[in-house]
Amino acid sequence: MNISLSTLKRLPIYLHYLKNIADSRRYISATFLARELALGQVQVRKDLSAVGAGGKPKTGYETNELKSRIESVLGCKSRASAILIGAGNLGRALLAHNGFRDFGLYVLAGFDTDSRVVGKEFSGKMIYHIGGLEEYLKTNNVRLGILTLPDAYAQETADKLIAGGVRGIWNFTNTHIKHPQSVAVQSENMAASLALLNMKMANK
Amino acid sequence: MNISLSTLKRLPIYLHYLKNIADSRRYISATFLARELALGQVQVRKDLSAVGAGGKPKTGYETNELKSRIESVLGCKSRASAILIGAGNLGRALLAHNGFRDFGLYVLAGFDTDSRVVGKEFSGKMIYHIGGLEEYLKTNNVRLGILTLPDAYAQETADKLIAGGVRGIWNFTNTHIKHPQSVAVQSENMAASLALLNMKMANK
DNA sequence: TAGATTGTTAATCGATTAACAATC
DNA sequence: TAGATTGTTAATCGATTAACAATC
Repeated sequence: MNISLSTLKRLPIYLHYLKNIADSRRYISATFLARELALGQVQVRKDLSAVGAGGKPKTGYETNELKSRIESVLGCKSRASAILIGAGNLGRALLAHNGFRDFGLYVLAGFDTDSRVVGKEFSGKMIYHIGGLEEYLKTNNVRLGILTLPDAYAQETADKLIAGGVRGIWNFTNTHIKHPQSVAVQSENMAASLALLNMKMANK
Repeated sequence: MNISLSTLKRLPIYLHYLKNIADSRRYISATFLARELALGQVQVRKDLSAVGAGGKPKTGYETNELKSRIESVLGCKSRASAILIGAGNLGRALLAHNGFRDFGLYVLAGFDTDSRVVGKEFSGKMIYHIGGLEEYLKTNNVRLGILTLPDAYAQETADKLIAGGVRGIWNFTNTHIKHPQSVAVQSENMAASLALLNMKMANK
C-alpha cells in the first residue's frame, strides 16, 4: 500500500474533521467531505481509497471505519518516543501540546543548556542538561529528536542525535540539516510558510 | 514574473544559507548551493533564474545581488501588520520570534480571553481582551491575523478577522477555515507534518 | 584552449482533474 | 425506476530531471 505524499498530507485533515463530527453521523460521503473541506470530490475519493476504505454508492463511507483506517495509516496506533532539544518558547509550546499523542508520538523529556530551565519540569516533562544527551540516548530508546534550539547549534546537535541512534529529526530551525539517507528529516519552515502566505495575499 | 509555489517554498532556504555565509564569498555557484542544500543543480538554477538572477559561467552568481533579489520576491522589503489571537504557549512563542520581521511581518499585538494574560506584555507586545478585537481592526490597518487559539474558536474568530478587513490568515489550529476567495488562508498543519515524518521514518 | 558553469529545450514523472460506467 | 454516489480510466496540468548548447 503505497500512499503518495500529497494524499498523506491531507489525511490528518480528514481525520480531524471525522473526529469532530464524532458519532453524529454513521455514514459520510466523499461529496460532503469535499464540500466541507474545500477539496475536489475525486481527490477525496482517491485519498479514501488509498487508505483502503470502501464506500457504498448512495450512502457513503462508514464514519468510524474510515477514521480507524486513516489512524492506522498515519501510525496513530503505534508508539514512538521523542526528545526535544531547546526548551525555549517554542520548545515549551511543543512540550505542552498533547495533541502529538493522538499521532502516537510521546515526548519523554527536554534538553537545554540554560540553568534557568535545566532541572525543571514543563508540562510534566523534565528538562535535562544537554551534556547528558549522549548518555540518555544510550539508556533510552528514542526514535525521534525535535530541534527547537538556536540555528547555530542545529547541525551539531542533529549529529549527536543521529550518532545516538534516532531514526528521525523534526527540525524547527531554519538551518538545513545534513544527514545520512538512513535518517528521516522533516523541516518546519515558518519562513517559507510566511513567504507563501505573503504571495497568496499579493495575488488576491 | 510568475513564480511557482514549489520554487517559492525553496527561496527562504536559499536566503537563509546566503545570509549565513554572509560576505565571505563574493560569488556562489548553483552547483555549490545545490550540494550544500541537497537539491538538484538544475532545480537551483531554475529557481534562481525565476527571481531574475543572472550568473556568469565559471563564476556563479553574485552573492549579494542574489540575496537582494530573493528578498524582494519574498516581500521582505515590504511591511505588513499582523495581530495574533490566542496568547497561549504557541502564541507567546510566535510573539517572541523576531525572525518574522526579516520577512516584513510586524506583529502589533495579541488578543486573548484569559485574564491572566490580558493586559500584560509578552516580548513587548500587549495582550488585549478579545472583546476589543473589532474596534482594534477598525482603528488599525491590520493585514494579517494569526490564529493560535483552541480549535473550537478558530472559525468564528476567522470570521471576525475577515469582517474586520484582514487580507490573510495564518492558521495554526487544526480546523479547516472556511473563507471567501478574496482572503488568503495558510494552515500550518503540525499533525500532517508529524504524519509525514512518521511515514518517512517507516520507509527507511 | 580546456573546463566549469550557466541556462534552455525536451523528456519524464507524479498529481489533479475530467469523463463515465457501475452500483445501491 | 431514478438519482446520488462510488470508483476507475483517460486527459491534463505542473514540476522535476535529463540532455546539451552557449559562455566565460
